[in-house]
This record gives sequence, C-alpha cells and structure tokens, in this order.
Amino acid sequence: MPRVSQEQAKLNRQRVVETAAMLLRERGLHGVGVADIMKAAGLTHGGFYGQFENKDALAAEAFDWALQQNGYEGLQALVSMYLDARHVDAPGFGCPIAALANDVTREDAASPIRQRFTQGLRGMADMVGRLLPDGSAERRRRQALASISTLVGAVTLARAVNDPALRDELLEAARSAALPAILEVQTPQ
Amino acid sequence: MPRVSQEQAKLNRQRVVETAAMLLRERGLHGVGVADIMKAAGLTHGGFYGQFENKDALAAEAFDWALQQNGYEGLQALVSMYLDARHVDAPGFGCPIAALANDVTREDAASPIRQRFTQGLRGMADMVGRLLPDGSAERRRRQALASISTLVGAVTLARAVNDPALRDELLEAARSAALPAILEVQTPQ
DNA sequence: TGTACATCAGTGAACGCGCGTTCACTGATGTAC
DNA sequence: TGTACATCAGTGAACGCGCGTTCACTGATGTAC
Repeated sequence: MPRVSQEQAKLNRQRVVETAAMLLRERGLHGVGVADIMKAAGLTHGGFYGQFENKDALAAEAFDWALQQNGYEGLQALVSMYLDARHVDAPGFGCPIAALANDVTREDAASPIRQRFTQGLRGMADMVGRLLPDGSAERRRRQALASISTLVGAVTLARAVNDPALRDELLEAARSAALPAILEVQTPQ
Repeated sequence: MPRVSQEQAKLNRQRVVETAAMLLRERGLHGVGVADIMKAAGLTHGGFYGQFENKDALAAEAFDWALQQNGYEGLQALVSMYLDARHVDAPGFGCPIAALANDVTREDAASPIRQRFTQGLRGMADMVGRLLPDGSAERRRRQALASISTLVGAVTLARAVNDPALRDELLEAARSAALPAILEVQTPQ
C-alpha cells in the first residue's frame, strides 16, 4: 500500500517507536538494524527516513517512550518489580536505563540518547528521593542514588550471568540490601 | 617482517590479548574490530587467525586476562578503587565485569565469554565474601553479591551519564552505601 | 660450525555479508474547484 | 456531491562502507645433516 491516511501514518510511526523500544532494549543500540525494526513493525525500511531523521533520533525517542512506560506507585513496588526474575528475563519491556547503560556510555557525550539517559536517571533519582519519607533532602538524594545503583547493578549482572540460580541469588541479595536501607529511613527514630 | 622467532611470536600474541582487553572494555564487544586490535598491537589483521580461533575466542581470553589484572588487598581498597572517578574514566583498564555486562547479556548463554563472565562474577563474590570477617557464610555471600551489585551499578551509571557532577554524586552515594554495610559486619557486636 | 631446506609468523588483497542511508517510483489520500 | 490533480506514506532496489574471515604469498627462523 503506497499511501495510507495521515491518521494511520501516525499510528504506524508510533508502532515503529514502540517496536524499536522493545528491540533496542533486547539487543542493544547496535544489535538491531533499521530494517529489522521496520520489518517487526510491519513496514519496509525505505519509508523510515520519511518519519525519522535517522536511527539515532529513533533510538532517542524510543528510549524516552520506554522510560515513560515505567511508573511505580511506591518504593516497595518499585524494588520488588525491578528485582524480579520476570524483569530480568524480559529486558524488552523493562527499565531502559538498566538495558542500555553500557551502550549509552559509548555514544558521544552530546548525543541525544546520552542526554536523555542522564535526564532519565535524574528523573528516577528525584522520584525515589521523593518517595523516601524521612531524612534531609541531601541524605534522601544520596540514598536514592545508592539504591538505584544497587537495582541497576543487580539486574545488569543477573542478566549477564548464564546460571538461573546465580541470577536468583543476585536478585535476593539486592532485595535484602535495598529494602532495609529504605525501610530504615521510613521508620522514624 | 614475514616471520619472527617463536619467542617474539608469543610476545606478539600476548600483546594482542592485552590490546584487545583494553579496546574491548573501552568500545564494547562489537565496537572494535579484529583489524583495529591488530593494528593497535602493531600487526596486520591477516595473521590473526594463525594465533586465535576467531574473534570470540580472543574476546574470551582478553576478558580472562583483564579479570586477573584486578586484584585487591582488602575491602576498603576494593571499594575505594572501584568507586573512583579514575576507574570510571578509564574503562579500558578497569573491571571487565562492569565494562562488558550489557554486551555479555546478548551473547549466547553457552558462549565462552558468558561462561567466563559467570565464573568471574562467582570468583569476585567468593573473594568479597572471604574478606568479610564476620557473619554466617550465607549472610556473607548475600552481602557480597549485594555490594558487588552496588559497585557495578554505580560505575555503570557513572560512565553513562554525561555530567561529571552527577557521576561524582553516584560514586559518593555508592561509597556511603557500600562501606557502612561492610564495616557494620566487620565490627564485632 | 656450516649448509640446505622445510616451516610458519606475519602480510595484504580479496570474499561475502549486513548495515545505514538514498532515491526513483507507486498509487491511495487529501484538496481545490 | 463529483471530478481532476497534487501530495506524500510507503516500496524495493541500490549505494558505499566496515566487518569477520580466507588465502596465496614472503622470507626469516628453526632444523637435519
């Protein structure tokens, strides 16, 4: 079909963004091609540049979309969803920060995706910091950054390891390290 | 020079491994080519397959070599060296687990480098667990895995972020989270 | 110790392949009358 | 409402490039006598 309605075109474009968000988190920034993404979205690769400036621009948009998908209602909910074997085993639907941190490191410091990664991490730190009920702003921020480091590190390692038992040990260890630290703050002394 | 002594050939081979260990940590498993590595080692790419089975085999060997380079004398030394801005800014000489975790995730579960990554993480957990002076073996292992998650997560995020101030905040936060947890165990109650 | 020859570490051109990107084209959509 | 035409979303072939790998070749090294 050589042309579709503007409305359909918008839907197609959004489908490309969501497909890219999944595939890029699964296979990495350079592990999936434009043609792969378009094909998975049910289109051909030639039309890509009518909708996006280039692959990097799509990656940045997909990263943002993935980030917005991950909202949590409280700290316990965040920790238990984050440190879940299902999250580890389905990176395509999980936290884009954990899935793409290494890849982002190798992009230009001024690249769109690195800018958005940095902003995304700031946003996550702010969110966690706000959810921490007690302590000075400074202490809560430090606690938030440390807890996020533990969450991201545990999920990253759990994914890389090829032994499910060690994966589960990592998640369990991170749970007992992340939650008490948070609960300790929540309990007024 | 079309041929060198066997002794020189061994030295050349080792130089390729060390060069690969640096470049792969810096640019990732697929961010640097065989020709790049050979050129950086002062050789041409054609001779590569006389020394190594293929690129994956070199990557696995380079990973092992990098792992062995990182020995630490105590927990405080490990934490302070690991969570140092110099470590963050020089991935080519740092912990290969932090540098390559995301890449390794996307390799086959049975691939040599993933096997070695898993063994490397086990080794690191054992080492940290042994350095923890108090607590049951189970508790020390859980503590070790959680601390390693925090270390790896903080370094990974600190590298991905494009703001040196946020990088330093992440490292500082991880230091105050990792060290007290360890010291708490070290202090006999 | 010296000579003749086989070995093989390293060279550089070439291969097939996949990738990001471009472009001429198609034909349904959107619009002007 | 109907018609004629311009627009443009999507197609598929083609491009240049870089990559992992192969291979015929070179000439110093290692060895047999």
